[in-house]
Amino acid sequence: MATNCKDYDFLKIEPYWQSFWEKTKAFRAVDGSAKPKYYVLDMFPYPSGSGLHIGHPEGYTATDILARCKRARGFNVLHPIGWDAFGLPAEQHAVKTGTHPAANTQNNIVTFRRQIKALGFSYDWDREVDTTDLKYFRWTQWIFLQLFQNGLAYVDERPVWWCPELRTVLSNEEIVDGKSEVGDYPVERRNLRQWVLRITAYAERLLDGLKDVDWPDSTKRMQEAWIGRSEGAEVLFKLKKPELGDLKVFTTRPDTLFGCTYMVMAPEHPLVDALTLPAHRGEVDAYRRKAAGKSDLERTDLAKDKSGVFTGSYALNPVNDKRVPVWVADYVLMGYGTGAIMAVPGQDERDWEFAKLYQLPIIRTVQPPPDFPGGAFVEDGPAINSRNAEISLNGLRIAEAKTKIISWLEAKKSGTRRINYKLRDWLFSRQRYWGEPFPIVWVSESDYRRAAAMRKDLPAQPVKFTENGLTHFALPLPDAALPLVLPEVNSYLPSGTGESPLANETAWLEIWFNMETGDAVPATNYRPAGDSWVRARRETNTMPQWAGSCWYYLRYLDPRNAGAIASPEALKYWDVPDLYVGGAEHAVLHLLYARFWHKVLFDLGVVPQAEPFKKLFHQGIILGEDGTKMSKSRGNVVNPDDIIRAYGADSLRLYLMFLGPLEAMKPWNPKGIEGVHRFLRKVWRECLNEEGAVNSRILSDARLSAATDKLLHETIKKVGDDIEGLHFNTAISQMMILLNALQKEPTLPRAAMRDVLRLLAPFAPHLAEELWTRLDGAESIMTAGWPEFDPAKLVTSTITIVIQVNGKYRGDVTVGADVTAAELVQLALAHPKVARFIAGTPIKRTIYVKNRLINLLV
RNA sequence: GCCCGGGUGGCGGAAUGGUAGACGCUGGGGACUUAAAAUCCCCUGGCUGCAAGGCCAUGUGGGUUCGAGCCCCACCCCGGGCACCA
Repeated sequence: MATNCKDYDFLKIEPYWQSFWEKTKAFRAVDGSAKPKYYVLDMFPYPSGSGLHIGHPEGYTATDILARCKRARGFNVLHPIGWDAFGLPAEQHAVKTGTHPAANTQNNIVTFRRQIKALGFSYDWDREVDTTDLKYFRWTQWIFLQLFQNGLAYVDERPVWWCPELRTVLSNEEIVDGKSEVGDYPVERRNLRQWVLRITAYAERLLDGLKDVDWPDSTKRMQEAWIGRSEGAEVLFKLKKPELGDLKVFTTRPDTLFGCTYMVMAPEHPLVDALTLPAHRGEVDAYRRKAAGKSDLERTDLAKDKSGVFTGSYALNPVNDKRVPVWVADYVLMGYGTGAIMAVPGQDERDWEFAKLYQLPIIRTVQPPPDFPGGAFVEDGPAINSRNAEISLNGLRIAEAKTKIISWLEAKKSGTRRINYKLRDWLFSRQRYWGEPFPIVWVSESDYRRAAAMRKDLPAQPVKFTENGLTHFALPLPDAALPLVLPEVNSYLPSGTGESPLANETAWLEIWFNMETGDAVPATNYRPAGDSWVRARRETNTMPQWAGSCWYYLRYLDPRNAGAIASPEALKYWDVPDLYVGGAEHAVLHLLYARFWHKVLFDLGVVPQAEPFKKLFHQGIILGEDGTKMSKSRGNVVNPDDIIRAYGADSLRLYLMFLGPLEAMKPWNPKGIEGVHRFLRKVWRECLNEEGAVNSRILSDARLSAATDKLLHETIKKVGDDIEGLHFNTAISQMMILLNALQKEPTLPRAAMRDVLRLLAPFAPHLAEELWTRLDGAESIMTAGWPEFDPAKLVTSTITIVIQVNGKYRGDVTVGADVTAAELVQLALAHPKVARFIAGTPIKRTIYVKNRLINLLV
C-alpha cells in the first residue's frame, strides 16, 4: 500500500512510511542470524532541552544511508540509538524548577525521539538504551565494581573549583575568567576527596592499540599526544639528611646530567618543607601560597614569566658529587614525572630562561655548531664536558650517550631507565545529584576486616581515606544489591559542604548496612538482628557523564539482559561496531575512556576483543549561513523541524549529504536545499503523472539509449562505491546526472526506474518506498535488494582522446578503443584545430596515455 | 611556540599527475501561461576578439615533469588540537 497522493506530498508520505516501518519492525536486528552482520554506531546524543540540533542528523543520516544500503546488500544490520541522559543541564533545570531531573530528562527524550523518528532513521527501536534507566546503570555500577575490585579505582584528595557564594563545586566549563559562570562570583581551588580511576595502568596498551584501528590520523595523534609517552631515566640525587631519602627526578635527557647546575621542585612537592632552611622559610611559604591559588591553566597560561625561590638546600649530582642548589618554581608541575627536575640550562630552553633570570651557572654538555646564535642548544651534537673518573660521554651523540649513562647509573644504583606518561589518572567523581551513585559504603576498619572475611569481591588493597583522624574503608555493594538507585531528595541544591545534594539525605546516607546482602536500613532505626549488619555511610559522589557512554555500544547488543551487560553469544556475534561515526570533539576523552573500560573488560574475559572501535569517522560541523558556528546568540541556528515541515525529511537528509564531504566543516545555505528538493520532485514526476498514475513513458519493454544505459550502470557502480566510502555528496550528484539523462529519454524501462529507486532509497527512503510500491505494487523497497551493474556495459567501444601540443589542450578526437599511438598522431596532424599549432615543425616526441590523451612535443 | 587539516568561479563544492570548475545554488535570457507558480531550454571564472579563437586563472613565490589543483621546497592566511610535560 501507499498513500496514493497525486503529487509529492511529503507531509503525508513521510509519516505514512514511518508508521509502516514501525508496525513491521522493519529495522530489527536479528541476533545470531546466518547473514553477515554489520554494526554501524552513532554517538548517542545528550537529550538537551533545546531539541535536536542540525548537527545530529548530519552524522545520523550518513550512518543511516550506510545501514540501509548494507541491509539491501544482504547484511544483518545493527543500527541502534539511545540517550546519554545523565548530565549537568538537567540538574541545573531541577535546581531552578524544583522538579526531578528524571522528569525533565524524560520529556527531552520524548522530543528527541519524535525528532529522530521524523527523519526516518532506520534504528532498531527495540534496542534503545537510556543511561539513566536503572536497568542500564545497574551495569554501569557493575563495571565500576569490577574496576574497584581490581585495584583500578581509589580515592584521593584532588583540587577542584569551589565557589563559596554558590556553595558548590564547579567544573572548568562553569568558570569564565576566574569567576563562576552563574552569578559571576569568585572561585577558589579546594582539595576534595575524589574517586580516581587508574587509567595510567593502561597507558602503554592504550597507545599500542592505536596501531590496530582504522581511525583518522589526526585523532590517533591526539590520543598519542594525550597519553604522551616519553622515554628517559629516573635519577636519584642524594640529600644531606639521609632520612629524607633521595630527591628523585625524571629526565628525557640523562645524557646532559653533567650539565645540571640546579634543581627545581614543584611547589606541592612533599620534600619542599623538609628542604627549606629557616632563612628561606618565609619566602618559600609565600611562593607556595601564591602558586596554590593558581589553576594549572593559569600557571601555564598567565605565568609565562618564570619565577621561583631558593630553598637553601643542596643535592648531590650522582655523576660528580657536585652540590646543586634546590629551588622551588611553578614551572615544574607536581602531576608530571616526579614533580622535581634536574635543570640543565645549556640544553633546555625553560631552564636557560630560569638560569638567566636568577644568574645560575650554565654548562654546555652538547657542542653547538659554530654558527649557533646562543641560548639553550636542544639539537643533537657531540657531548662535551661530560666525564668523571669512571665514565666519559664526550664525543657521543645524544642517543649513545643516553644508553651509556643509564647503564652507569643503574650500576651505581643512582637511577634507572624509565618511561613516563603525560596521561593522568581519571578523576571519576562529581559532587552532583544527577549521575550514577557509587555502589560503595564507608565503614570502619574493624568492620571492613570482618567484611573481608566473608566477601570475595574486595580489592587486594583496601581503598580508604582519613578524615578528622578517622580512617574510612570503602566497602562495595554486592552485585546482587545493584542497582543502587538515587534517593528522592528535598532539594537539588548542593549540600554546601562540597558534597553532593545526596549528603543531606540522612535516611539514605547514614545506614545500617548488611555486608553480605547489601541491604540497608536508616541508622535511626534499631540495628537489625544478625552479625552482618554494620554502621555505614554511603558514598555521596556520583559518576561523571562519561560513565554511561563508556560502554553503551555493548548494551545495544543485548539491551534487556538482566544477568550480564550482554550475553557472551551476543558479544561474539555482533562483535564491536564496524563503523563508529561522531564528532571530533570526542577525539580524546570519550574515545580514550571507552577504550580503557573495554580493555579492562577484555582482561576480565567479559568482552572478546581488545579494542572497541575498529573504524572511526568524524562528521564535520555544519556552520550557520554566515559561516560561523551556529549559536542562539548569533541567531543562525537551523531547526530540523522547520526544514522537515517545509521540504520534508528526505530533502533534509539529501541536502545534509549534498552539502559537501561528510568530514568537512561547511556552512548551511537555505537556498541550497531547493536544489535537492527539486531533484526529488523530478524523480517523482519521472515515475508518476499528474494524476498520480504511473508515467506513461515507463514501459516494461522499453530500451534506453546506449549512452544512458551505460550511465545507469556507471551510476549503480559509483553510488555503491561512494556509499561504502562515505562520499555521499558525489553519490548524489551522480544520481542527478543520471536523472537528467533519463529525463531526455523518450521511453523509460521499468527496470531502470526500479534501479534508480533502489539507489535512492538509502538517501530518501520515504519517497523511494512510496514510488516503489506505486510503480511495482510490491510491499516495500526494503526487501528489493541492491541493484547490480553489468561490468560489460561500463566499457565503451569508442573513446575520446585529448590532443595536446606541448602539453596544451588543442582539440580532441573520438576513436575506437583499439586505436594506436601512430594512428593518433596522424589524426592529430589532420585535425583542423591541432594542425596549425604544429604547422610543419617536426615532432620531437609523442607521449601517449592510453584512453586519455596524446601529447605532441614540437 | 609545537603538531595536524585546509585555501579551487558570486556561493557549496567536483576533479586515479592527463580538457580545472562535474553536480547544485545564485544571477541573466528565452519557451509555456491571459498572468503567475511549477516546469523546460540556453548562458553564467577573468581578460581579449566582429568571429573563429587566443591569453590568463586552483592563497603567494620557486622547483620536479612532456604535462601540476594534485608531488617537492619556502612563505602567507584560515580552522582544529596541544601548550613550561622535564
